Amino acid sequence: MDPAAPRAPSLGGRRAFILPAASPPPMVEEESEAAAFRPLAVEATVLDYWQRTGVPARALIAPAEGPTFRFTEGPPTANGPPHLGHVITRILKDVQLRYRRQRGYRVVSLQAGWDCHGLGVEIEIEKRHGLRSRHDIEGYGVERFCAECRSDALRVAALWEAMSLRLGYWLDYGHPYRTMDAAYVESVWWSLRQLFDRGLLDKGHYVLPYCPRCETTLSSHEVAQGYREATDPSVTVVFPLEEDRRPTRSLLVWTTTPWTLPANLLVAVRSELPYVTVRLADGREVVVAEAARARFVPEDAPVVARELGRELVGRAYLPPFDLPGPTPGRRRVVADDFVTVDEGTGIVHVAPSFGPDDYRVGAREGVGVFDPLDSRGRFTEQVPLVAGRPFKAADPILEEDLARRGRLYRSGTVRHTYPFCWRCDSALLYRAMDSWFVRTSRVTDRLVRHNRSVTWIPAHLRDGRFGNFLTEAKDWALSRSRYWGTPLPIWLCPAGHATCVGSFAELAELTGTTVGPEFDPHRVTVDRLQVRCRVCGAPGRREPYTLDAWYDSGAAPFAQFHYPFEPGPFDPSAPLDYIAEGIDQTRGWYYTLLVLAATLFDRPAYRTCLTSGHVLDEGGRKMSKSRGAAPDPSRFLEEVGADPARWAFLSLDFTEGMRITPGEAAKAAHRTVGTLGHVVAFHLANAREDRLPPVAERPTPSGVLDRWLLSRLEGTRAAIERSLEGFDPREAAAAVRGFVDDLSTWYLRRSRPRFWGESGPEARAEAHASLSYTLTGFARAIAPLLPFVAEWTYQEVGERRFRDADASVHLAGWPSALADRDPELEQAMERLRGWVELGRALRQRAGVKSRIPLAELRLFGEAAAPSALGAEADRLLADELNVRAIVRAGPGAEAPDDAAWVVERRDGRPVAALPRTPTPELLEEGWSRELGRRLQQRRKELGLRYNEPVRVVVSATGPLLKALGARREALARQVVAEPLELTEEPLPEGPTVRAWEFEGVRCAAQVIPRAAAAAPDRP
RNA sequence: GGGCCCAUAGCUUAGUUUGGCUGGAGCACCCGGCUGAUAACCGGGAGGUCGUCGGUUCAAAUCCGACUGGGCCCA
Repeated sequence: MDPAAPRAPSLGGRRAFILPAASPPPMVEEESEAAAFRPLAVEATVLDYWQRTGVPARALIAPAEGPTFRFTEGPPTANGPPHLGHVITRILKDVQLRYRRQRGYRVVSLQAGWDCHGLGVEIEIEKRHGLRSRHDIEGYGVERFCAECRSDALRVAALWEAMSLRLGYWLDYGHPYRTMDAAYVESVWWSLRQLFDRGLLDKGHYVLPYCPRCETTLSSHEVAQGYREATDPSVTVVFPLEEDRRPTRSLLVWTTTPWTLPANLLVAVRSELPYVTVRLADGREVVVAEAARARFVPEDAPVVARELGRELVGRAYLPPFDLPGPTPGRRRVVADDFVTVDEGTGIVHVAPSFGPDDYRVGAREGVGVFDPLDSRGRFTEQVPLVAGRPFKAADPILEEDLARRGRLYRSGTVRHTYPFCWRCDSALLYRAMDSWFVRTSRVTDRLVRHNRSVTWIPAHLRDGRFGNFLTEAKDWALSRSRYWGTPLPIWLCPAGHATCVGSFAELAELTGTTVGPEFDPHRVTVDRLQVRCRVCGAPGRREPYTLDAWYDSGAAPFAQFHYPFEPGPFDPSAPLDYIAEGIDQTRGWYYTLLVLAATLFDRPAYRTCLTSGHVLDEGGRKMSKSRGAAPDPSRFLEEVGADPARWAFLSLDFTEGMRITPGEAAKAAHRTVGTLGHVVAFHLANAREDRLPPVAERPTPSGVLDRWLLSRLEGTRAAIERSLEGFDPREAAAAVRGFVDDLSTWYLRRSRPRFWGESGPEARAEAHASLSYTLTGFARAIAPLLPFVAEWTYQEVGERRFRDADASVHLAGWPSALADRDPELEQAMERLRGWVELGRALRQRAGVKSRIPLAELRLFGEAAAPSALGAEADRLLADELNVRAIVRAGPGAEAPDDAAWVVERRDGRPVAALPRTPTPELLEEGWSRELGRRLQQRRKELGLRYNEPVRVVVSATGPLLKALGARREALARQVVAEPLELTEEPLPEGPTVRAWEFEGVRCAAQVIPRAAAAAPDRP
């Protein structure tokens, strides 16, 4: 492979897309069916189009010109399939990347990436073969084991890829970077050599978190991921003082880890703290810090002595277990400031091998360490009582032994947070171990300084959670005693000199071998090599460690390009412009990126960091595999669709914890995504019916509704642009929601007569042009957010027919101004809609349904003032409220007589007035409309096409009959009745007959579909 | 023990940066209307101690302090 050669992006091999299994066939059967919007069917059509024509690969090709936008995909750990919590960050990444691509940025890089190394992958393979220890793995064969790790990482990556594609997250999945690839490893080695040469990488012996199952140390940021509530023993033990002036006196010592007692080498007190000796009922005497007395001894037990901690120092005591350890015999009391009285007795048992403070104190006092556990955390023969038992399992046995010997003072349990292995869930222990460290504590100031220049979303993370963590940064324990990882490229010669190898060429040189293209830089291969010491020339052995996999991913921005071994777009001086991940990465990738950027390049790693909260389960708790309730995102996507899922997440405040279920997601999405889809479907039905061509040129309509729509469209486009320029899509989502609402519930509702041609062909053409232009423009502006619906709209409305890649909305670029804004017009429309609400409220108070026309709505004062909408304002208002006229009263005019009118007053002055009753003629028209509506309802129930003729018989009497007679022709036309018969005779009861009563008059009607042979078109 | 975030109607939430109209909206509920795109839509109703307490102010959901509850992180 020659990674420097230009290569076409691709979305991967086998199955680039997964088509929804149980959804309707992609293409609509006939044109009239397009009137329905079904998200899953639309997405199937769009996925098929993308796959057929290669749209995504085209969209991913970086333009030759154009500003650079730096991005790196945070590589998912390939040890398990994605869960719902991973969906949100992939949406957030995709939205921003689509936007930048549409704007013509050269995005560096759109490579997919997979974090292939590490314990997580190893554990999967161990489970598969029932391997329970490192010994088992070595028996199984390290080479075979690693080969399986490699193929499993690829298997899992494929699952992620499929989910991502279904979601519409476009990356170059065909050329991913993988942390296990030789080129990647070489870049990692290069970086380690840099750190080594700067003295930031060295070996130490420290107390570290250790997983007895994985048989390796962990880093503090790994431990941070595994704290959990747990129940542990809470025991108080007596340590008898030897040769004391009070012969029966004992020290009281409290611990939650009885298993560490065999390793006890010292006891620590605090010098300046007062201690008391009290006599118990049975005559024994115990020493305890005065401040802890109430918690440990009965209130009435008399105090027989008082002394300060320093007076106890140097006293000898009998250890809890008399073992032939490295320092048998006497133990003594020492003083140290780490002792507190917050929970214990103020007298602390010190086991130097099992605690950081213990280790420090033990080293100072020169007592060494005593670690009676093997690498799997089991007791060795050094403690015969519990030999062979896992450390925690020894607790009850040790406790029982103490009790038998009268050393147990009190026993119980305590609930507290305790660290567990974040990968395999075993209880961790702290123990003194050898490890290689990145000395991050020496560069804290750099980490803090560079972090200050990062734009965090949400902003509080900078100085809050993340900033705080940086100031406390501890040295990074980098090495793991494992198999499947980047081998630590450090060799020790017999004299103890360390040689760090920074490239394959150097490795060849120092080993005297050749490193060919087939070289696989993993344990089995590398462990065989002997490297000549750079200092003394003696052959050395490799330090048998692999790297913390978080180091691999932190190296991604440069290692993905095989920097510095190949030319590429990586610029050591340029941070990434944008990354987006979940909040858990503050201790993971965010941190390791920053550490490597600061130590290698002395700059921040990223300029903007968008962070999502956790996806929570229905109980509002963090989703986790262990709790079981982590929905499969692929199923979720099939259930609700990708765009609805995207919309559901984008509508939430994703910076906080998010509770989401498929049902709620679909509901949340329907309001906007569904409504938009139906508007498009409505438009298509009209356009096809009337054979109106799509409109791509900006129209210049005269009508206020159209001018208003275009102004709103541009406002929405600008809001999306502003929002995405600022990397935070929340404002964009709100703007889209508002626009779709206006489009559907005001523009379309008020424009319907025009679309039906009731206002003449010119008005229809104007409305069509406005809506056609608006929908295609809007499709381009929402393409980053809703790539499927945008594509479908763009194709369908623009009559592009899903034919070729050139026609894709995702190649159409970002729209510049779509129209001129007219804020005055938008405000006037806002006010007008206010008067509509007022008019409706008046109708309600008058008790006159909207169907029955009223003579006029009279407006006063401000409401009567001329509007920027001009004369059309009155028509909109009159139509919406079904009144014959809008009458604007002059200044200072009074409202008409209250008996015949309902009047809305504000501050005592009239605003609007409506007659209480219709005129007889208007009432009759209302009846006719009512009947028309009910007949239409019947037609709908019978499932008739809108133009299918029927025979209608209406039975009515008196004034109703007369009124209907006068309007018979219009009514017949309305309901496509051929003929419409009126009769005074009552109709017989039957399944085709419906009887109604409205406004005190009775009426019945029968609707009979005519033979199928009837004319297909409207007369 | 420490840090960060959150708390508004049964549920989801806008408003909090920069104090100021009667705290908006959606879902669900009740009443009514409308309906040849829509699981729609429109009007009205009911539902809020804006977590609690205190402070600042002419004025606090908004600013300050304490507390309670929840989430996440650290020890």
